[in-house]
Amino acid sequence: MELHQLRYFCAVAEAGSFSRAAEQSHVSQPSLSQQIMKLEDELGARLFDRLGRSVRLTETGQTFLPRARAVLRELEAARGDVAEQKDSVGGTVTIGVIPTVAPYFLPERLTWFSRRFPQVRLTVVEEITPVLLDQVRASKVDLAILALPVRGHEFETFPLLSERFFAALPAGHKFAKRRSLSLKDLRADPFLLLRDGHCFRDNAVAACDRARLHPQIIFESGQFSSLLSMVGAGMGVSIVPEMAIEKKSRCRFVRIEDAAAARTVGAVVLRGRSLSRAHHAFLAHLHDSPASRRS
Amino acid sequence: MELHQLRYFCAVAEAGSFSRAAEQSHVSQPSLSQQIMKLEDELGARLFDRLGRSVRLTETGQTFLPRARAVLRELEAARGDVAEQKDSVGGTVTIGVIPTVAPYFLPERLTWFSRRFPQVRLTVVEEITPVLLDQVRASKVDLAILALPVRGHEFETFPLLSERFFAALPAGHKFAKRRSLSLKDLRADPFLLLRDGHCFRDNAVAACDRARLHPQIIFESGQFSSLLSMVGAGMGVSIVPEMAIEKKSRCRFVRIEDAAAARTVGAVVLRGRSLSRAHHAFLAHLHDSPASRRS
DNA sequence: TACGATAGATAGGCCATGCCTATAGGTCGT
DNA sequence: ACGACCTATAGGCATGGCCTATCTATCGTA
Repeated sequence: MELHQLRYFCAVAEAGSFSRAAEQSHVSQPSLSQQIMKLEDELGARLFDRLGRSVRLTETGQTFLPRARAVLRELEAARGDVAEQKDSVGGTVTIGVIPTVAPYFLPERLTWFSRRFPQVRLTVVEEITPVLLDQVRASKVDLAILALPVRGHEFETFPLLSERFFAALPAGHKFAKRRSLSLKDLRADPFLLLRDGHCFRDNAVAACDRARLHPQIIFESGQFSSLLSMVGAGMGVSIVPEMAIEKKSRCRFVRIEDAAAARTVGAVVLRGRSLSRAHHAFLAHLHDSPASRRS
Repeated sequence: MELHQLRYFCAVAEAGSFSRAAEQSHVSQPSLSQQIMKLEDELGARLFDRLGRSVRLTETGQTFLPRARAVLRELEAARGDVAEQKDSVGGTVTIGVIPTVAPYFLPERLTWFSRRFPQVRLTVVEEITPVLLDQVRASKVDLAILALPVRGHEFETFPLLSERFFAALPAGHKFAKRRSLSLKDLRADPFLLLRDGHCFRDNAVAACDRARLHPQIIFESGQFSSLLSMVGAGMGVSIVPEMAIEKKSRCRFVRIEDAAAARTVGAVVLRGRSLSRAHHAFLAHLHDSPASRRS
């Protein structure tokens, strides 16, 4: 049973004649007759009564007609669905983001994007890098925002912004008024750092390693705001990325000169995945959105 | 877009692999790949993400999958419908019957058939012969029961029974006790006959013509029972077919010897029409039903 | 890092089958 | 009885689906 057979069948049923149906279907009458006969053979039942002058549906044909139409209708619905989806920016975009980026980078971009494309449903998950990468691999998240670089050439990356690290110092710290400092300068200070697992902790530790600094870590937390309030209370110093600077906190922020004291935040997608228009739009907006001009 | 493409698409979606889908679909992997690609081309959208190890539906593919399945499901439903109808005696049979046969011949046969095939819905229309033949031509009635022969070789006829005509005489008529008579014997009697249009009137008049009898018609009616009660009242004589004899009436019925005083009742269908099993069953039962043994 | 294994894409040839034209057979109307 | 119309049949052509062989890329393993 083939689709063109169903189309021919419906055409004959509507036209009441093989010849006219053939004409309307843009095939020759014999071709159409053949296909109808083939269909009848396969079904094991006649669909039309060929009465000299006119052609009429048999009882079987009458029950078959609505079903054949249903098949063709479903087919058009399928085609239409795809076509519609193709030129509309809609659907769902699931974004993964690491905790050290999420609260600073995303909110304004999300609202900006949502205002621009209200038909797109946004979902955000906040996880540490290895979890996010697994979810990208499994297509559970479409796009992850995290610190570059990432290992594995199954990923495609798009750098979004680079930022330097800043030392967070208590107000009375001796370097609190400096415009910048070197990590070595903090050799004597106790450190407050993010908990293990956060990539920014690794970034910070790596930068210290480069500076031959082996900080004494007296406090670990999962979020910068905890660290900063402890620093503000004078417990020690910390390192934060530029986007995590809280002007209103009791800390002073001084730029760290070391070359390694910087990170690049970027988007990661699974290489080879086809991205919907919504995905592309979101990626583009990560660059374009007015919020990004702030950095 | 072709059905096998949809089948392949669903197979890949289920198997999660082109190779396995090809195996399950009993085609080679390149053939299947080709068809999927062709489908994607036609839709203008990728349906699968080919990621080295595995194959996953794109967003478009995900919306297309249920629609493709719906098409195939509808197709199976269509096929099943026809198959089911093929080996079941069901549906509707519409019977046409002339008034001079309807009340005598049909009732017992209808109930007998309905008891035997309760799934078949019977519809009966009572009309005079030319109307019935038109309706057979238009397939408004599937089968007509009327007096043979009929003109037109677009019809196929099945004789059911032959019956002789009887004279209906008042109880005191001089031939009332005879076993039989000739139409000529009624030369002096006033006649009561069916109204024009009824084929039995034509039968009766034709028989009279043959007998060189030109009866004086003093009453016409659309039904035998009216004629018979008038005859019973002594108004004149009438002619009725055997099946219309009412034993309980005040008339006497005497067989008419004339060769032309007989009719054949039969079934008529449109030549070339395919008859359902229900049609065939009904036709067969017109011969077989116990009621027919009465004649 | 290199290798074999696995999976999908590509190339090229074969053959089924759908389409065509021409024509036959049958019915209808004149 | 003839011409007009409609469907079925016959025979040839070509599109296109399927095949095998091969290529390429990725993955797991040595």
